[in-house]
Amino acid sequence: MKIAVGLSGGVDSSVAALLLKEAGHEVIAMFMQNWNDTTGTLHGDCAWEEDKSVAEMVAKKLDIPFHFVDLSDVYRKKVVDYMFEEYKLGRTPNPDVLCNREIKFDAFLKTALNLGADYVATGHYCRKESFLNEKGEEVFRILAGTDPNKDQSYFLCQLTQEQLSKAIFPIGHLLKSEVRRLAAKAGLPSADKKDSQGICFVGKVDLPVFLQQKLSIKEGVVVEVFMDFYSGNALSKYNFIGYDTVELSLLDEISAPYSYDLSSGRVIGMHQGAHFYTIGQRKGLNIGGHVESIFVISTDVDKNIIYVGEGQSHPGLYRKGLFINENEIHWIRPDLKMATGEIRDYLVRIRYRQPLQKVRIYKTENGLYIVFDEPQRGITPGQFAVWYADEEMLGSGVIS
RNA sequence: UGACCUAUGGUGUAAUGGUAGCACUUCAGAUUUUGGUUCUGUCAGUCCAGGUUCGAAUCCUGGUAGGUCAA
Repeated sequence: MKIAVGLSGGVDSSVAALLLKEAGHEVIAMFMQNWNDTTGTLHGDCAWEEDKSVAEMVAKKLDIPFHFVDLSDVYRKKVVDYMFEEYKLGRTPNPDVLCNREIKFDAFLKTALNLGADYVATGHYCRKESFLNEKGEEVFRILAGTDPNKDQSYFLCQLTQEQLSKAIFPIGHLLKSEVRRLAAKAGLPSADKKDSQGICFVGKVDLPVFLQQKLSIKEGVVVEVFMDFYSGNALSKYNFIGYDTVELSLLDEISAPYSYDLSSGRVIGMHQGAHFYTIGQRKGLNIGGHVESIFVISTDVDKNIIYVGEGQSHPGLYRKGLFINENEIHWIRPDLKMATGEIRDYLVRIRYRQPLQKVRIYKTENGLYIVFDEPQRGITPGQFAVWYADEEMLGSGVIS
């Protein structure tokens, strides 16, 4: 079996290659270059060149062939342009989810297959399993990584059965500490390399600066919304009921964001563009003088207004439910797809590393309503809600 | 134009005449393969000019600025 490993120069993909090699597979290393523009990036201009040389050293150490592929064009088109577009619309994208769907398990996968590989392996912390259905077809499952602290299944929430059929995750059953130890034991040059952070392949960026390449600065007002806005507000009362006591007729109301306007509060400052901010954000507002920090509770890119509230427990920060449009629902397990009218209890996370939350999901003809048992902080349009049954990731969708 | 009140880091506020402190913000680190969150650390101040006092943010005089009430 010939397996192409996406070797990034980090410790995880290095150990993935190591394990496959030790298992006796024919392994080839492939290093992707996806980004070479350092505009707006913080520290380290040409980080990828160093990563490449580490990856090359790892390949040499493991005695496997090393290939270099440049996917910058497709990355820019499928990931970076999507980012700009989403921010422009006032949503908060997740580039790394797209990077996996469009690059690692699409453009890169195809390149690998063209090089004669049967499978593609990555250093993600998640596990793949499969079983045969009654028709004798193989159905693939993604399970959370065994290391509870590193589970990266979330970033793979948009993969298809087709993509999964070609994927291998060699380190999903290991703890990070074990991966480090294996790397050290094998003498891999990446053993002590620091974990990567920030946008995958781009790195840590000063986001407002990065976005200013395409989005212009536009001064607008910051409006503080106070507690009294919520008293008597129908929405806030749902926060105190469990997910299993919701009436179907209330789903729309529960899952819709609060809507604010200038009369909802008081202008307390100015900002440089509503599209540079996201819900739940605390830093970068430049407004002091409050007893507690103020957080963004809503943005309006059309009117260019940012709404904020004081304190971690501000009601505007919490919502009981969310909605996913019919055309933005993705099932990793199409065989488990919900029919209109169906109701199921699952576990959901709305961001990477968030503990799974108890929910009840309602499928209607318009889309999917997710009602949480506990109100959730910072439900943000554009981000992905991902549903699980125990350890298995079943599907995902873009929050409206 | 008459009377009164107030003036402390970028912001909001503490300090019986005795080392100007806290919170927020900013910035920097740590955590995090998205945004964001969280944690730690840091910078920064007594409106101006005189006076009283061993010693003034504090008391006195004048100035400046803002506010309130009278008109």
